[in-house]
Amino acid sequence: MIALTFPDGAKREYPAGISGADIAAQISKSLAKKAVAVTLNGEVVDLAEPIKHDATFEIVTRDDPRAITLIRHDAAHVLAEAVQSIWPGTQVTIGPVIENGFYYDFARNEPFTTDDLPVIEAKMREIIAKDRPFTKEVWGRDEAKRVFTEMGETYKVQLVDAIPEDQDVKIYKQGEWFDLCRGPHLPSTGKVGTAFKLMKVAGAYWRGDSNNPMLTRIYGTAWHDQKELDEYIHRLEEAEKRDHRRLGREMDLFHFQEEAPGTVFWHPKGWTLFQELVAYMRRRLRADYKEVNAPQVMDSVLWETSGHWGWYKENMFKVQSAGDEVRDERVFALKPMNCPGHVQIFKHGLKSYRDLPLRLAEFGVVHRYEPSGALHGLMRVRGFTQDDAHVFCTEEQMAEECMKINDLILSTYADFGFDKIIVKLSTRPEKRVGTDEVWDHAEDVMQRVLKQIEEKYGDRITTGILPGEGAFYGPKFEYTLKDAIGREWQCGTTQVDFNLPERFGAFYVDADGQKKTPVMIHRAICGSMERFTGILIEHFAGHFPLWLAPTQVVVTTITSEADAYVLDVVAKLREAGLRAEVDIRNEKINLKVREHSLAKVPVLLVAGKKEAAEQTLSIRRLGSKDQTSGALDEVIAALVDEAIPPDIKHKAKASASN
RNA sequence: GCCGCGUUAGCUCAGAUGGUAGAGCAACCGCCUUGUAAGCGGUAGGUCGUCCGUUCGAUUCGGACACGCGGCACCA
Repeated sequence: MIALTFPDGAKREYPAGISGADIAAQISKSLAKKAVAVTLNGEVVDLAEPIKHDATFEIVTRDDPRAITLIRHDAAHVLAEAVQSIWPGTQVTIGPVIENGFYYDFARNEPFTTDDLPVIEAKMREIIAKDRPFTKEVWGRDEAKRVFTEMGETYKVQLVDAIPEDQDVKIYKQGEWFDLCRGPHLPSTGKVGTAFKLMKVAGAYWRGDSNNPMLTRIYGTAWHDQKELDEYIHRLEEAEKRDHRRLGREMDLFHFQEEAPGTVFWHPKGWTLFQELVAYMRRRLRADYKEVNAPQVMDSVLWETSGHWGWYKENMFKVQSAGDEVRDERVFALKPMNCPGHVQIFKHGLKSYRDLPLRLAEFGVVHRYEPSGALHGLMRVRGFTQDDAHVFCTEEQMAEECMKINDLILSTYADFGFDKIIVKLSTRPEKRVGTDEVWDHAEDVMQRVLKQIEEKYGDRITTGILPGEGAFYGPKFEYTLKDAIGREWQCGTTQVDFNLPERFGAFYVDADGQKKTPVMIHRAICGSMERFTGILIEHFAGHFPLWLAPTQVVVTTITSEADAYVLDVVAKLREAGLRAEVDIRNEKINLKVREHSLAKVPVLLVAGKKEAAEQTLSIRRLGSKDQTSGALDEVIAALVDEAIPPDIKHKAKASASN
């Protein structure tokens, strides 16, 4: 006999080998019908699996959130069966569950096209309608390999080989069709339901390695019911509406063109936004950092010293004179990062321990030859501006500097409304420089800082460790923020570096008169200003807070009788420092409201004959259908106050409370 | 870089078994003086991504390239 503990705490005894299905049937007919799996000690297992040991036990019904993984996983199996029945000879590989859905990778000489998707989907619905049971079998390793070899499923043979010796080779059958799979599964294909959809076809490397052959991947999404599926499709559509590339065009912020792949043409409005962002960062740096600017084009010997010329060359732009005649034997390169430049500045003139920590910041424009397939709007470009800084300090100062950077990063994100941050510590990778002692020490320090961060910001952040993900020259913190619709963006980074200062022979004179190599901390907050701008566009869906909005206010007329008044209002707004535009076109107010709303102007001030006479304004906020009205001076004062950037507001508050 | 798809007016998109193209919005010009998300009329606008090939003839078919899109790999 075995004892199972139910969610309500009740403990019951059953003969060993009883299945979840049996237990559900004993409890009630309806439960037996709804049950799709059980959990044993929290782990989801097949309904038919014989239970052999004491455990906490729970029945998982199809509506259970935990069932969604099974639905998606089974949908992947059904997809694979459908594809093989339509195109025999197609090899199956893997088909895992992913966020919001599933995929399956196929090896086939002919590629799939999007036109194939409805055909496959129809076949899947047939298979699901047949409602055949999923049954598990455990095969011998050699038998499995023999069967898959005979079937021509060479990838499956490789997968069998990859299963650790101590694990069973499990086969799940759904009628005739079967697949190597670790499970668990629903009781039958019918339980997959109809709330699924094949989304797209794509290429993907076998085992995620670009040296391997490329397979064809079919992505699908699957949900408990149609309502969830519809909601998901709706969410995708909403996300598409806030795509920064689309808003960039609609709001006239920037464009790309083929002569400059991966580099941005900023239009006046986009550049205003960008500059507002830079101005904000600059203010945040004023207290602790010294801003510098290092050359864009430098001799490649510098990159040889830094090591980039060896391992990063493929990603660098070479710069030469364009004439036929070689004017200079030397090879120059566009900088792909700012660190070597900052080390040169550090090295210029003797540094004392009294100069440390020395924090050099630069809004450095870097160019990297990113693979063509990686380019993506503002998010991944070949030329971009980093809010970069390098802190030169002693080992003793390292922890405090990391914490200081952390505070700066988190408070910056908070100012943009990002309040869910993930901080991850990446530790030593396999390929690295420096002794184990140095790494031990550095990681120890970083661990302690991470603890401190947790204690200080526990409610706002989640933390984690990424083993082996550190830079080759030192461990790092990575800061990932979540935007308004839950997507994650890795932006900030703090990396300690024991390598570069030494390579360049940078040193400071310590209190004892000895030359010492400083520790260098690389750090960025936004990462790439271009990308951060893109993230903000999507985060706010173009509805920027007043301080960031490229055009903050449009003042417009109802009749031309108010023209003079409105021109005066705009002059006053500009005088007060607001980015205000005037619209005295001879158009209906309906049209003007529509146009400025579509342009996502936060505040629309409207004046007709009445307002002009009374020196008032009608105020319409973006996203609101109503208007308020106010006296001219008061309206301006309120807008001026609202347009104060958050950092300045905090400061004013702090000094007021002192 | 790899796999697949795409590129037609400023934008969104239609179109022809191969005979040099069309709509809506925007633009421009008029009329309308307007009260909070499209007033009315008219005009103009295109080397159908680039190059090469097939063809009497190519925007349409084929190829290469460029750029883009969706993934994969990459993001030091």
